[in-house]
Amino acid sequence: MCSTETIPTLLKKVPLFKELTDEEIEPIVEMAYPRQFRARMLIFMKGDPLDRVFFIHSGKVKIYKSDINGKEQIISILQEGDMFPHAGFFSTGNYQAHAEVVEDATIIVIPIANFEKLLLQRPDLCIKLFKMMSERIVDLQNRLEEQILHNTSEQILMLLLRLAKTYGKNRADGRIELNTQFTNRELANMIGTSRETISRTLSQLRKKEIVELNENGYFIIATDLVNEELFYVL
Amino acid sequence: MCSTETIPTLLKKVPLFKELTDEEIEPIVEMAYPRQFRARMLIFMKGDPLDRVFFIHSGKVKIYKSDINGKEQIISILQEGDMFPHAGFFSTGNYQAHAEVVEDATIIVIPIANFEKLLLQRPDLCIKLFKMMSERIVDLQNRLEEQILHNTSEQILMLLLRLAKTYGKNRADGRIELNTQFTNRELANMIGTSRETISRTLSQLRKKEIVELNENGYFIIATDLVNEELFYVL
DNA sequence: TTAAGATAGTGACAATCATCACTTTAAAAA
DNA sequence: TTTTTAAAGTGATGATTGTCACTATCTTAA
Repeated sequence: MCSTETIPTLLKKVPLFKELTDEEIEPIVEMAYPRQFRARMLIFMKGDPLDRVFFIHSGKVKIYKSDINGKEQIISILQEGDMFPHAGFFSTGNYQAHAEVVEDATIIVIPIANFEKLLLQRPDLCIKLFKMMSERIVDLQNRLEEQILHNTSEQILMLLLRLAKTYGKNRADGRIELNTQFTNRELANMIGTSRETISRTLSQLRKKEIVELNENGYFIIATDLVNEELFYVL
Repeated sequence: MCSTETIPTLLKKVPLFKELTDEEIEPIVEMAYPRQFRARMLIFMKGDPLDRVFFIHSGKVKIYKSDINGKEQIISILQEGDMFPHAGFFSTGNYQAHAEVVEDATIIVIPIANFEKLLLQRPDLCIKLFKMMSERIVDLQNRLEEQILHNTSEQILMLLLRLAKTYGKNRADGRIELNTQFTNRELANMIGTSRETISRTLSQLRKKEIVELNENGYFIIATDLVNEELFYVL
């Protein structure tokens, strides 16, 4: 377990609190406590009362829903610096999905009542939170658009591009390297298709040299071949 | 055109400002101006700089995206009291979709810079806006789940249930009356299916007596037959 | 190093749903 | 009213993609 002294350091990794001075961060430290989670642990389940806000200091967390048949929808894979949930402040409610640790994690926890009080005193944090929530809304709307206006192979390519924004890095040759490995099953569960379709589509994309697999198994995406509007490559 | 005197009255129809006193609403009146729109007019297009926030006093507005082939995704149909957009505050950006008037509308416009200034001075409005954005996030996540975990006929039933929350009214017999007419094409464009499939599925639902059409063409949904988790009726 | 378990690739087949074509019905305009 | 236009219903067909079955490959633990 981390000692209380390290909390300011932990908090400063989180974008929401990053630019704060030691003085400003002090009241937040008061209300925050760190927790260690091992892989496969559940942080909360869908339907649990929404009483705490979490900030990931290290490790990875999967936010997902599942239906009665065990079919799974991965909403997001969160990592260092990410906050969750993104909704539910100032109204008693419940978590809307399950949160499961996928890689051992150190997570800073703040009771939501304290977090709300803090927000009321700090317009700067409100602004940041508004921005974060806006980004989330825009992201969700884009994902919905992908689901509704595009066919499966387009969805897969758009998923890779979207993941690349978070987990990828731009290379000197203009292509993007997606350096976090997801299994085909995970990719499938993000867009509601089957692992077989992911497998087949990815090998098509490789034949067309839009996607490459490097020696470490990372995706290399030739973004220059991908026109976001037209997808003339498909 | 409305005269300036009526703006407070107009503003009080909007949930965000509903509970304000005359005194509190005064500075908002200063920065707001009403505009009349006729059906089929575009309020803004996707990509336009996001510089104003709109509040619907009367009429209906369709928020939608479309792809190069003309295929349309209806994001929402907004009505009296609704605000749009729901995202993009405190960051220069663009509108993410088109906004088109579908029924002649009176809309109150506030320049976003003024709106942001107002928020900074009014924690009560911040709280309300946080709640509204949270609701939007939860709604979008649910719609994404519908798209990913459910088949088309389930999606259609869930769409009707979702629309019923906004446009429907509960009847004495426990069923829900959906009293805003959408065409099959519009319903199809909300979930990314074809009008033919909507037509066929609705008649199946009618055969199973889950959905009824009353004399005015409104849907009557037998919600007691619909278990949200199981959909054993399908 | 071997064995066990997970992940990936791929063919065959079936189910679902979009599309096309056409009819019917309803609504709006002349 | 009649005419015109839009919306809805429905069968036939084909494309897409999910599912099943099996093999191959890779990973991890014994």
